[in-house]
Amino acid sequence: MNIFTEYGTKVAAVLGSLAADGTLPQGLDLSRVAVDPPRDASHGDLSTNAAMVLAKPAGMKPRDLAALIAERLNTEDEVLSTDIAGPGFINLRLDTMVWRRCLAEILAAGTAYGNSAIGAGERVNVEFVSANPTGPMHIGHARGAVFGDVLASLLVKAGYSVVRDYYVNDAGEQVNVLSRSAYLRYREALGEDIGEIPSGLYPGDYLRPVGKALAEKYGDSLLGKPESEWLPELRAFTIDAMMDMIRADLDAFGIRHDVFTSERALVEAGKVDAALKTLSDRGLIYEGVLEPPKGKTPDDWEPREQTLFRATDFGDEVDRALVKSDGSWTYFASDIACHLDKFQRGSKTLIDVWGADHGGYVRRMKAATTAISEGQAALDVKICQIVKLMDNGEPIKMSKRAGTFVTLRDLVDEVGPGVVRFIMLTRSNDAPLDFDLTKVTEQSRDNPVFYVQYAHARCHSVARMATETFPGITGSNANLSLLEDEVELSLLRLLAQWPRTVEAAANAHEPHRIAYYLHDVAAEFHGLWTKGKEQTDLRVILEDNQPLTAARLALVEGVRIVIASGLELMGVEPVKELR
RNA sequence: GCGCCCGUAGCUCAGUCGGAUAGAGCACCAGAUUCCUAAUCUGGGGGUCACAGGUUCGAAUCCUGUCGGGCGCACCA
Repeated sequence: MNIFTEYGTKVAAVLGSLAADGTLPQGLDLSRVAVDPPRDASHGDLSTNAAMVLAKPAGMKPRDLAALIAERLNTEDEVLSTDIAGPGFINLRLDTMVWRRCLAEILAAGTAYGNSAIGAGERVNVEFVSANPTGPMHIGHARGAVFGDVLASLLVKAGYSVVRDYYVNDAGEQVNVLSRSAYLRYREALGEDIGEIPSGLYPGDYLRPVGKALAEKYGDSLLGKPESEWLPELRAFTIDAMMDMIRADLDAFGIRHDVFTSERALVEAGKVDAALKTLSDRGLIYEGVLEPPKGKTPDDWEPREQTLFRATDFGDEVDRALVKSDGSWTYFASDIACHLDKFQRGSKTLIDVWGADHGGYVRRMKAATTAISEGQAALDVKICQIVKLMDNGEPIKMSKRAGTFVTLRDLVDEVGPGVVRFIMLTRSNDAPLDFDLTKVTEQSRDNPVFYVQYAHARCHSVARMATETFPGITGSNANLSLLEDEVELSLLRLLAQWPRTVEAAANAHEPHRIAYYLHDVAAEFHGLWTKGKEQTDLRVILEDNQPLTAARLALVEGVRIVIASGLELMGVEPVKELR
């Protein structure tokens, strides 16, 4: 149970009773009423803004209304006292049993603590990674991959039914280029000296094994044939090989998608035609000529009649092209079909995770999603800013040509999937991120992964040590009422915020909040620990007091569970020991 | 030129659908270790929340404008 929503319900009940009395008008909008932890712990345990939010619609002074609400909240058994502060905050001081009750819930629930039902089983589609199947993934993909995966896990924990989707862009010109590159490697595998890879083709060595596999499959039967005879077959083969490689890389990173949607399959199944016909039937598609871009006109710009979607009807700046000059669909056209497909598979909430270079694409895709679903589906696009790869404070310059290109696989092999995952969530997606290969593996306080893992390991360590003094001792069945020191209670209050943190992060689609919360928990725990160094009666293991030792082990177990719950959510394995 | 994102301590960044005295790490200064892992902790200095207006009980947060930085800008994906 989430103590904050629990008291939110109690506050709402009080407001209901005041309305029933006629003290408050009927039908007040309570959506802005919140129950929060006060910023300053000296204000009490819980705080509500109810009186300030409702004063105006109720036609009362905030503090007068606060007094009425506080009076009724005061009759709750667990409420020790209420007071009214500042412009009309109602601060509640609770019986400390409330926090011990939370600890008992944590121990009973294990890492399922923090699970929430706010999603009510609603289906949400999260599309992420969606790297083009033309080569291995690089470090830039890592951030979006972690972000999308953890956001999906977060939504699951909050009670949503989530589909992890990967949209495979296997229909454009780029996959033809890929096929030609693979064909060259095929000739190479048959013994031909192909010399330098011509510019415009993919030069990477990763296509060599594909060439070899092609040589084994086809022998020399494709040599000397015109492109039209081998391209489609070879393209399918090469894309499969690239997707196998990408899937293997993702697997090593602990990421699994539920659905891989092929752009080509959508086109071939006629879904693009169908989607655009729907829009056309609603009068949202027309043949027209766009104005040249203002300010900076491309050199080769010339007026051209195109098939356009009325994106401006849905908040975009200009109408958008759907058909290329060669007659094939634009990427945008098939993307509309893709989003319609997600909607038809049952998701009204769609989330796309994109890189910073796609920022200019957001409006048109939102416009299209609104249009194609007739306003029933909502698309949220999360843009991940760039990752700057550093080494001990110095930027690493990456270049495909110079061979200093860092792939996702290299990164994961070098520092481990857990470290990469955690570091990627130490910033909001809106902020650029420095990823320092040296610092992220340092065992020091300025490495947040280590800092949190260390707290988790300490929890294990102390439980292990305790059994040497008291064989078989655990925190389960401990008398929790022995936990009464202020530092213990303050840690309990923080642990009780875990469900609320999960819900807030899920609502905001902001998985980085989990990382920050875990850092707070670790800091609070490290602080408590060190207090025990100086003040020996605050230690966990007290040789002359087995009951209190058991109670403190319960607290430590609570910390361990919450940290483990958070790390699990982030896809990071909690460690039991640090070496 | 237009759109989106960003601008918070010397540096890198958090900041709860607007809430009380704006926080953390790094760096700097002063301390804590016979004792559960000091790989940690405690304390200190450091702020015009880019700037100017507006909205309201209340603005770092919302709105408008200005300045600065990043990304993008007909048919690529």
